[in-house]
Amino acid sequence: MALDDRKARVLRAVVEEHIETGLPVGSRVIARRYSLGVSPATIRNEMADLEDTGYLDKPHTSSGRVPSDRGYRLYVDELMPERGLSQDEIASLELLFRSKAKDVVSFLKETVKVVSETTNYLGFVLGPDSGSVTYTAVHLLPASVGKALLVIVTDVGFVETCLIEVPPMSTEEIRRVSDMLTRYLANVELSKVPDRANHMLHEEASRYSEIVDQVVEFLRSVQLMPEGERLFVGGAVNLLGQPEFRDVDRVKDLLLAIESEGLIQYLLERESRSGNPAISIGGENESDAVKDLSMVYGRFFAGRSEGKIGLLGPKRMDYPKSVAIVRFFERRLSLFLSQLQ
Amino acid sequence: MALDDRKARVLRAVVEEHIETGLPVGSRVIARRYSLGVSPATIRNEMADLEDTGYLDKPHTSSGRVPSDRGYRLYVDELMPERGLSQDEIASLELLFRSKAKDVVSFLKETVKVVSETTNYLGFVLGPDSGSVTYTAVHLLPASVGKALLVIVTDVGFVETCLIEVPPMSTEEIRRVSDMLTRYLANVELSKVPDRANHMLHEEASRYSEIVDQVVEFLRSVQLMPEGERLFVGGAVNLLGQPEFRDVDRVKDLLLAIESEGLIQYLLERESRSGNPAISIGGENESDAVKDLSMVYGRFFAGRSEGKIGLLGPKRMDYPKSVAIVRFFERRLSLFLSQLQ
DNA sequence: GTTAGCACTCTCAGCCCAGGAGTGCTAAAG
DNA sequence: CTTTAGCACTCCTGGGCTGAGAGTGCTAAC
Repeated sequence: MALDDRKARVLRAVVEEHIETGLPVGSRVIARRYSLGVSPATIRNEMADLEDTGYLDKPHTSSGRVPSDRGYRLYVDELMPERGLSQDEIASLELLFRSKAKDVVSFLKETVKVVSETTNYLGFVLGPDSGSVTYTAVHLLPASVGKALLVIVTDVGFVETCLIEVPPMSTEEIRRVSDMLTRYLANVELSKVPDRANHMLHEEASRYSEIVDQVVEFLRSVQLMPEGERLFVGGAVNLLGQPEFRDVDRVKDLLLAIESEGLIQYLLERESRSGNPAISIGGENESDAVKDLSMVYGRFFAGRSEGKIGLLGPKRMDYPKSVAIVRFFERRLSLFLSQLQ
Repeated sequence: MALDDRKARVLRAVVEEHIETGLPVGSRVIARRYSLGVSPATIRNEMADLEDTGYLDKPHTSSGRVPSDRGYRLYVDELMPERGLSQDEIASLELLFRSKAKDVVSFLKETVKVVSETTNYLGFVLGPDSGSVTYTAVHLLPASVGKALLVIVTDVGFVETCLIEVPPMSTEEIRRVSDMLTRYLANVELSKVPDRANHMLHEEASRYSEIVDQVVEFLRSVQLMPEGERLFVGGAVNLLGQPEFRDVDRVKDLLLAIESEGLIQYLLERESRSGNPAISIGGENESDAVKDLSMVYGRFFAGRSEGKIGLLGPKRMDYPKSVAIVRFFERRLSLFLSQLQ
C-alpha cells in the first residue's frame, strides 16, 4: 500500500497543516504553502484518491480534508521527519537531573511536571514495577511508645514507611529486632519471605511474632501495590487548551477516566505496540474517552525493573517533538536511576 | 439590618430553590412550593424589597431573582438549618479511620478522596504546619555504597526520607553516626539545630562534617517545605458538573489557579474568617477565578500543629451538608491524629 | 396590606438567508 | 495521458428576525 511520491507529500502536507491549524485543510492552502509545484485542482484529485484509500476524511461533503487515524499512522511510521532536541532544549531538561534528588518518588513526580510543561500535553510516568522485587533494606526504628517505624527500600530505590504497633520495648531491643529483620529479610525474594520469616521466628524471635507478622504483611502489600500508586500524572490542564476539548462533558469524561478508571494503565497494558517510542493513535484504542487523543510512550529501566514514561495529547499533537522528548527521557532516566542505586 | 420574618423566609426560600435548580427563581415557584400563605404578587413585592437592600440580584430586568453574595452570607449566618449527619453517613465516613494507616501523608490523601467523593465538591486538606517543629527521630540507614538513607519523623508524624552521599563506611560506623544524630538532633527545635550540630562536630564527629551538613540542610528544607507540599487536593472533576462551569476556559483558569498559582493556599491565608467552620462566599474573595465558588473549611490539630480541611464548591453548594461534614472531620481528624502519636 | 390583572421586558430556540470556503466534474490545454 | 481552469454545487457559519414563554412592576380593586 505504498503511496507514490506525490501522494505521500500531499498526505504529509495535510497532516502537518492540520496539526498546525486544527482546521480541515483545503487544496488551495496546500498548493500555496507547500511547494509541490502543482495547482489546487491536481491536489484535489490526489486528496480524493487519498480519501478513497482511507488516509483522509472529510468532516462533511464540502469542506477540507482531515487525516484519518490511518493517515496519522502512515505519517508517524513513514513520513514524519526525525527531529532531535536543540542544545537549549536539552539544557533545560537537564536541569531536572541536577536538582537534588530527595527520593525516587518525588523525583519521578518532578519528571512528570517537566515533561508536561515542556510539551504542553499531559505527561505521565509509571514507576518501575517491582516484578522481581527484593528489599535492599528492612529496618525498624523506635517511634513513640507502642509504635515503631518500619522502613523498607525496594531494589529500585522506592522508600516505603509504615507505622506498626509493637509491644513496649527498649530502644536496644527494637534495634535487635531490626537487625534480625535485616538479616533475615533484606535481599530476599518475596516468595521466600514467609519461609525466612518462619526461620527467624523459630530460631531467635519467637517472642516477636506479632511484629514479624506485620512486617511480612507490609512487604506483601508493597509488592502488590496497585499500579495506580506507581503512576504519576500531570498537566491534564494542558489538554483543555485544545480545540477538541471545547466541550466540558468530554473533559469531564476524560478526567474521570484517568482519575478513577485507570485509563492510562489500561492503555499501557492493552497493547504493547512495538516501535520506539510506541505511538498509539486515537481510535486505535477503542476507548471512547481517548478517541481524539494519541499517546507516545517509551520505557526506561531501573535495574531489572521497567518503568514507562509518556505523553497524552490531542491526535494532532506534535509527533516529532514528542518522540524526541520521550526518547530523551528513556535514555536519560535509565542512566540516572542506575547511578542512583 | 435584621429582616422581618416574612422577608427572611422569602430569602431563604429563594436561596434554597436556587441552590436546588441553579436557575433564577420566580415569584410563582416560591408561592407554590414554599407554603408562605401569600400570593405571587406579595412575594414579588418582598423580592423587590430584598433586591433594594442588596440580598437578591436579577440577571436581567425581567427574570427571576438570584441570591447576591450578601444574600448567601445572611443565609449561611442566620437562616440555614442546622444539619447533622445521619447514622449511615457517619458510618461510611468512619470507614476511613478503620483502614490501616500506612503513614500520615497517604492517610491525608485518602481523607481528601473521601471528603470530595461524599460531597461531590473539590476537597482539600492542608497538612499540619510544622511551625514549632521538632524531629522526634533522626536516623541514618545504610544503603548502597557511598549512599545512606536519612529518615526523619516530624512531631506531627510526617515521615521524610532522603538519600545522602556518604564516604564509604561500615554498617557499624553508619550506626554510630546515626546514634549521634539521634542524640544530638532529635527533639531539638530547629533554631537550635545548627548549634547542636556544631557541638556534635566538635565533640565527637569532626570526621563527619560532610554528613552533618547534609542532614542539617535537609532538616531545614523540610522545615521550609512550601505549603504546596502539605496541600492535598482532590475531586476537581466534581466541579465540572456544575452549570457555572459550562465554559472550558473558566475551568482551565480555575485548575491552573489551583495547580500552579496556589489558589487554595492563597484563599486560606488571606482571611481567617472566624466562624466554625469558616465559610467564604464568591466575590468576597476578590480573586476572579473563584467568584462563583464558595469555600467551607475548618481546622484540626495534631499536637500543637494546626491543619485545615475544607471544600470548594459552587456558590450554590449545599451549605448545611458541607458544614456538617467539615465539622465532623475537624473533630474526628484531631482525635485520630492525636491517637497516632 | 394583599391580590388580581395586565402591559411590558427580556431571553431563548428556531428559522431563514447571504457569504464563504471548498469540492467534484467537465472540458480544454499541455 | 496528465494537468489545469472554470463553474455549479454543497455545506457550514453567523447575523438578524420572530414568536413563545417566563417573569416582572404597576395599578386598581378587595
